[in-house]
Amino acid sequence: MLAKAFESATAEPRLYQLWEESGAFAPSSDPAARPFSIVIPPPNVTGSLHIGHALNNTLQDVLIRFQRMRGAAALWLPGMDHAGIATQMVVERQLAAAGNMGRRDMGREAFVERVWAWKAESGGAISRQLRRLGASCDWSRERFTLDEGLSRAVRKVFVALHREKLIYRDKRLVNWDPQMQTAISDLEVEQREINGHYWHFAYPLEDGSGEIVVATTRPETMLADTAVAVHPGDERYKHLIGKCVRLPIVGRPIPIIADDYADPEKGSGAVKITPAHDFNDFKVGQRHRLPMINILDPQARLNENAPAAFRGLDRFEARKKVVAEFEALGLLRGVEAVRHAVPHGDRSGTVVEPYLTDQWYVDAKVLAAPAIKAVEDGRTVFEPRHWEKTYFEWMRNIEPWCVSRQLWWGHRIPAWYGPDGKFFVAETAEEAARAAREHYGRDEALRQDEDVLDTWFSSALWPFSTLGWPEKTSDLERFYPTHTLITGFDIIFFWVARMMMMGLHFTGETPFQRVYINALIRDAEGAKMSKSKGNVMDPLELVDRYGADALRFTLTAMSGQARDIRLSNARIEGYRNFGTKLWNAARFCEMNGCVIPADFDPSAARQRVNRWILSETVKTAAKVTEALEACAFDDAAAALYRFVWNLYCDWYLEFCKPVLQGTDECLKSETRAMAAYVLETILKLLHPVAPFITEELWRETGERSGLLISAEWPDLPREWIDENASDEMASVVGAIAVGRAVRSELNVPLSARPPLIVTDAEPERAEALRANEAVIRQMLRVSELIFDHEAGGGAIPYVADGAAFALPVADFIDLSAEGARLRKELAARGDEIARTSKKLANSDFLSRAPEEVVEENRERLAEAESVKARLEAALARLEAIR
RNA sequence: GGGCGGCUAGCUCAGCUGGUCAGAGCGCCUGGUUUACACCCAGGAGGUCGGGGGUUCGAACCCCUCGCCGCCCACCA
Repeated sequence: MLAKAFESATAEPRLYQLWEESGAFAPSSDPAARPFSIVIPPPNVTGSLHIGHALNNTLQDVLIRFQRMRGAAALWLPGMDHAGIATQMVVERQLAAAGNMGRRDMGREAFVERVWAWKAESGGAISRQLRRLGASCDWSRERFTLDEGLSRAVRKVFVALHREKLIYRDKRLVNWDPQMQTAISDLEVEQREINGHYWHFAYPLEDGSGEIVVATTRPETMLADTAVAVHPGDERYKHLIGKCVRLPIVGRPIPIIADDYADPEKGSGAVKITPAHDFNDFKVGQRHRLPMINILDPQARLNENAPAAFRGLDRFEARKKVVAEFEALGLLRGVEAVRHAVPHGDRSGTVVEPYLTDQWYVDAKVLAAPAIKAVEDGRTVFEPRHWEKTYFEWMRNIEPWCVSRQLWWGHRIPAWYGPDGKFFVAETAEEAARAAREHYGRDEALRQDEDVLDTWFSSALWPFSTLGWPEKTSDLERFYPTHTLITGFDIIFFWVARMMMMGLHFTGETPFQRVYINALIRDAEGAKMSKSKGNVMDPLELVDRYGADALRFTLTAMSGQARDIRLSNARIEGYRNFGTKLWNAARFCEMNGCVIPADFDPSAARQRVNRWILSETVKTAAKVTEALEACAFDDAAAALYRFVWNLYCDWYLEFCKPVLQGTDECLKSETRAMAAYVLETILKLLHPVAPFITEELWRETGERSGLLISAEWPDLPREWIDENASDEMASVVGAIAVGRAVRSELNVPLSARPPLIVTDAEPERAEALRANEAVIRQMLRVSELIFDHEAGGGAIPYVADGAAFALPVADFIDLSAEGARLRKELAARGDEIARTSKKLANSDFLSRAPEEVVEENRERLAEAESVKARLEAALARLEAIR
C-alpha cells in the first residue's frame, strides 16, 4: 500500500543511488544506438549551486533523460571549471581572513598547493548538489579543466595556434586590474555609472603667448601627457599646431598636434593625449609616434616616471593632488559634476586601468570567420533564433583576445624564455629546451612564462577536450560533435563563441548542432543575481521544502523564452501539489487493483471511455515528444500537467469509479488494465521532468523488471486515436460540467436528485450518454436519465457539446436567480449572434475569407440562434410560472 | 549612440507562422468531510491584451509611432 504522500526527503537520495548503481547514467554501449551528447557548462569548482544552475541543469537533465528513454546512447558529460580569477580570489580572501600572509609572500608553489587543497575540500560540493537535483550525468566521465588530459589539450592548442601565428605576444594597452594585478579581457570589464567630475585645466603655451584648455575625468593621467591634440580644421587652434605647451606640474614641453580624433564640438576642442593610459590616446600616440610614458605601477600607484612628490601615491590620491596643484597654480579653469561610465573588473569590482604591458593574444578575427559561417549556414542553430544576431554582432566586430593572466591558478603558458628574452613555445619543457639548444647552439637555462591562461581558453576546448582530444578516443569519435548545448545568454561571448572558434579550428566540425539559450533568473528588480549583491536564492532550500521534482517542474514550466524568470514559492508549491495529485491517482489505482495484464492490448479496448482516454493519451504523448524535441520545455510541462490533472484525474478516474464499484467483471478488468496502462504511460512521459516521484511510483505500482530511467519512451501509434469516442465522451463531460454549473448557479441543494432529461442528442451521443448513465448520476447527482424531447414546465434547459439537456429542478430553486441566469446567458448569445451575423453580412468577408472559416461562422451562428431560441422559451415559461 | 527583450485578469505568466485566443496557476468569493487526494472537490467574479495610427473581410498576434521597464554592446577627452 502506498503511503499517504511521496516523501521526497527520504526517497530522493535512495532513488538517485539506485540509478547511479544501475549504470543508467552511462550511455548505452549498443553500437547501433544513436548518439546524443551534451556537455555541461562547467560550474566553478569552488562554487555552489544557485538557482541559475538549477534551471540550466534541470533542462539538460530533461533532455538527456528524454533521449535516453528514446533509445539514444545518451551522454551528459559533467565537469568543473578551475575558474582562475574567481577561485584565486576566494583563496586569497581566506588567507587574508585567517591572518595568513598573502600569496606573493608565500610564493607560487605554496599558494597553488593551497588552492588545490581548497579544491579538494570544497570541489565536490556542486556535484553533490547536482545529484540532489537529480542530474543524470555520467559521473564516470567527469572532467576538470586542470586535469592532465585537458591541460595537455590546452598546451597543444596553444602551441599549434602559435605556430600558425594565431597566437602572438604583443605590447599594448590592456585592461589592468590593480587589485588582482593582472590583465583581463574586454569581456571581463563592466562599465559602471559613477558620480565624477570634469576638471578643466589650462596648459600654458611654451612661448607665453597664451594657454590651451583641456578637460579630463582622470586628472592624474596628465602627468603622463605627451601631446595636446586639436582638430586639423579647427580655426581656433590652427595657428597653434606645431607649437608646444609646457605641461604644468611636470614642466615638460609637449607638442600641439593635429588629429581628427579631437572633436571641435566637445569641450574646448582641444584634448590632452596620454598614450600609455587611454585606449584612444594610445592610437593617437601611435599615429604621431608620441612617447608613451607609464606612470603607474601594477597596483596603480604612481611610479618613478611621475614627479617626485607623486611617487608612491595611490592613483586616487594623486588625482586629488593634481587638482590641488592646478588650483594652486591658478590653472584650474572649472569643475563640473558629471555622471559617467567607469570601467571596473567584473570579479574584483575595482576600477580598471588601461595599462601598457606585454601579453599573449589570440587572433580572434581569423578564428571567427568559420565560426560565423557555421551559424550562417545553419550547421549550428541557436534556439531561440534571435540570439544569433547577438552572436553575429560580436563575432563580426571581434577584437584580439588577450589570453594571458598574471595569476597563479590556471594553465601556465607553455613558453620558455632564454637569457636574451627570446622565447620558445612548446608543449613541454624538454621540447622547449631542444628548440633552445638548436637556436643557441648550446644548452641555456630557460625560464617558463610566469603567466597563466585565461580560464575561458580551456573552456573553449571543453566539448572536445573532455572527450579525449587530442587522442582519437572512441568517445570523441562517437559523441563529437555534441548535440545540444544548454547555457545562459550571459556567456554567449565568453564561452559559446569561443567554443565555436576552437572547435571548428581544431576538429573541423562545429562543436554542437544546437545552442539552446535558457532564460536568466533575476531578482525582483530585474537585476542579475550575484553573490556580491546578496540577492541569490538557494535552490537546495527549495528542494528541502518542496522536493526536487517540484522545483524541476516549476523551472521547466517557467522556462519560456524571451523573459526573465522570477520564482515564487506559490508556484513551486503548486507543482508539489501536482506531484501529490499524481501520487494519489496511483493510490487509487492500487486500491482498485489496477495492473496491466501481460497480454494487454490497449487498442483492443471496447468501452468508449477507455478508447477515449487512450486517444487522449496518444495525443498527449505526441505533444510532449514534439515539444521536448524542439526544446519547448514549458509546452511539454503544460501538456502533462493538464492531461494528468484535468483529464486523467478529474474525468477518467471519476468515470472509472462506477465501473470499478460495479459487478461487471468484464468491464472491470478492461478498465483496471486501461487505468494502469495510462498511469504507466504518464509515469514515462513525466519522468524527464519529475524523475524521482515517477521512479518511485514505477517501483511501487507493478512488477517491473527494470528502472523507469531506462524504460522505453512511449511512441504510441496514431491509429489508436478514436475521434468518435472523443466526440461522444465530450457530450458526457459536457452534460456533467454544464449541468453542475447550472445547479451551482441556481443553488440547487446537493441533496436534490432530479432526473436529467436529454432533449436532443445525435444517436451516437445519446448512446454514449446511456452507456455512462451511472457516471452521470453520480457526478451530476441526478436520479436517472430520461430521453424525451419534451422537458416539461419546471425544467431548466442547457446545451453542451452538441446535445441538449434539461434539469427539472423548479421545486428547489430560486426563480429569480434562474431568471438572471437565463438573461445573462441570453445576452452572451445575443452578442455572439450579433458579432457573427455582422461578419456573415459582410460581402468582403464572404468573398475573401477561406470557405472553411465562413462555414465555421455559419455553423456558429446557427448554433447560437438555436440556443437562443431555447433560452427564450425557457424564460417565457419561467415568467408564466411566476 | 547601436541593438535586443518586455508591457495580456490583484500577482506570476501561456497565447508559434493573423479567423472559438481572451487563457493557466496562485490569490479572491460561494458551496462541499460517502473510503485516491483539504497539498482536495464543485462553481464563480475579474482583463477595451501599454497609448495612438495603419494594413486586412478580420489583429493580443503584421507595419508605423509614442510611452514606460529591463538587458547587451560601444562611447562620452
